[in-house]
Amino acid sequence: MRSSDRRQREKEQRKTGIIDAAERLFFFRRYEDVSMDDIAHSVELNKATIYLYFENKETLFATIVLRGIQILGEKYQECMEKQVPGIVKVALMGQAYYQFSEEFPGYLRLIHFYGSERFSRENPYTAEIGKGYGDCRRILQDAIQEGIGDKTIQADLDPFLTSMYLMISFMGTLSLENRWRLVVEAEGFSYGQFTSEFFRFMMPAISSGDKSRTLDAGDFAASGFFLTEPLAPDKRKRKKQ
Amino acid sequence: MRSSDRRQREKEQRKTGIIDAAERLFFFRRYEDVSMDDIAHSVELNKATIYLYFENKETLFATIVLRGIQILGEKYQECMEKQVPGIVKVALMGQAYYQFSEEFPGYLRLIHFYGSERFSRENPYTAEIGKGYGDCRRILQDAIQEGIGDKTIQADLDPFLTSMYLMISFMGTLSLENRWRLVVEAEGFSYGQFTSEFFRFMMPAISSGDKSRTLDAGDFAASGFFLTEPLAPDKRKRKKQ
DNA sequence: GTTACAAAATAACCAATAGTTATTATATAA
DNA sequence: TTATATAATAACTATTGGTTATTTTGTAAC
Repeated sequence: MRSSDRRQREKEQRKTGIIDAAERLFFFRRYEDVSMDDIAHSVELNKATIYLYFENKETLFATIVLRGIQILGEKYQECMEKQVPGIVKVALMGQAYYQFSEEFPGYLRLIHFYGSERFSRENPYTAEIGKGYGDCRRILQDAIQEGIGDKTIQADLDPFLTSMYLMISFMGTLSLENRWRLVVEAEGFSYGQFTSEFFRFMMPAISSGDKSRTLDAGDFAASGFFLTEPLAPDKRKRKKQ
Repeated sequence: MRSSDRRQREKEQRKTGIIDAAERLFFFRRYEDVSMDDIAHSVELNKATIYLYFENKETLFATIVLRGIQILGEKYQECMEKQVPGIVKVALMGQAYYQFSEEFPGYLRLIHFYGSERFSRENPYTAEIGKGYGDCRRILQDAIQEGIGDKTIQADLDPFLTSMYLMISFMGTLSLENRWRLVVEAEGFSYGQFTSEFFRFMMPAISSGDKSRTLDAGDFAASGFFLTEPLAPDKRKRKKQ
C-alpha cells in the first residue's frame, strides 16, 4: 500500500497549492475582493474542487492567518530563549512584532482583519488562532515574570495584565491601518520612528526604579535591540512648518 | 414657497428614519448579516427608496459611525473644558473613552469595525470620520501640551506621538473584541478592572517626576475620575485556582 | 489489456443580496 | 381639474458563496 501514501502526500500538496494561491491574492486585495472563483482560477482548479479541501472561504482564509500567527509565535519563542534580563526580553518581543510587520506585512494585515467582527467565532480555526495569539501573550507574560524576578521590572505589576496591555498596544501601534500611518507621516515621522519611540515611551511604565538594575541603551543594543536611538530634536516634526 | 420647506424637512426626517432603523439592526447583527432588504423592511420602505437617500450600504453604515464619532468628540471636548491640571484631563479623556464604550457599545463596535480594511477609503464619509477621530486626538494632544506646561506631564514627551500612543492604546484596550474580553474574564478580572488598571499602568509613562506636582488618587477623584481604586490583592485573579 | 471501483475533479446549478431600471403613485401649483 | 415634478416601488441584473449531479482519472484485481 505504498501508493496510498503517495496519494496522501499529493493531496497535502494540492491543499498547500490552494493555500499558496489564495495567500497571493489575499495579500494584495481585500478579502471581499477575492472571490473563490479567482482563487480557483489562480490554482487552475474548479471552484468546487476547493470546497473538497476547505469547508468555506472563511476556513481557507483562517488557514492563511494561522500560518502568520505561527511565524510570530516562533519569533516570540526565540526572544524568550535569549540569555538576557527580563526587561530586555520584553523589549525584544516588541521589536519582534515590529520586525514581523516589516517582513510579513501581508500576514499582519490578514491577522488584524481576522480579528474584526467580520469572521464568525464558530470556525474551528478561530480557536486555534486565538490559542496561537494566546501563546505569544503567554510568552510575553513569562518574560515579564522573569523581569520581576531579576528586578528589571516593577514588582507591583501584574504579569497577566501587563502582558495584555503591551500586546494590545503593540498590535494597535503596528496595525498597518493606513489611517494612522498617514497621520504619522503627515506629522513628519517615519513609521520606524513612530514604533521606536513607542518603546521609549512605554519603558517607564514597566521598568523598575532600581538604579542598580537600570539598563542603558547600550545594554539593550548588545542584545540585538536596535530601536533605541533617541529622536534628535531636529529629526522630529521636520514637516511641521 | 412654504411647502417646499416642509418637503425638505420631511425628506430629512425620512433619511433620519432610515438611519435609525439601520442603526438598530447594525447594533445587534454583524454588517454582513444585515441586508439592505432587512433595513428597507424595517423602515417599511422599498429597498430602492433607500438608494434615493444613500449611495450604497457602506455610506449608510458610515453615516451611523459618524454619529458615534461625534458623540465621542463631544465627550473629549467636555474633558478639555474642565478646570483641572493637564494630566487629569488626559486621565479624564481615557475615562471618557471607557464611558463611551459602556454607554454606547453599539457605536464603539461599529466604529472599530469601520476601521477594518473592509471599508473602502474612497467613501467621502471615511475622510469625515477620520477627521472626527483626528479631532479627538488633537484635543488629547492639547491636554498633553497643557500638562507639560503645568508640569504635571514629562517635559520631554512629544505631544503628538504621546497622543497617538494613548489614543491607540485606549482603542485597543476598549475594542470590545470578545477575543480579549474572554481572556480577561477567564483570568478572573472584570472588564472594568482591566481598564482601570490600564490607566494606573500608563501613568508612570506620562506623569512628570516633579514631586511638588505629583497628584494622588484624591486629586483625580475630585475631578470626576472614578477609576482609581487600586486592585486589592484578593480581588485579583480570584478565579486562578 | 480489460474491467471494477473509488477518489478527484468538474460543469451546471441554486440562493442570497447589492445595486439598477422602468414604471407607478402622489403631492403640489397653475 | 390637469400638468408636472418628486417620491416610491416592483421587477430586474450581476456577482458570488456554496451545492449537486455527472464525468474523469488513477489503481488494483483478474
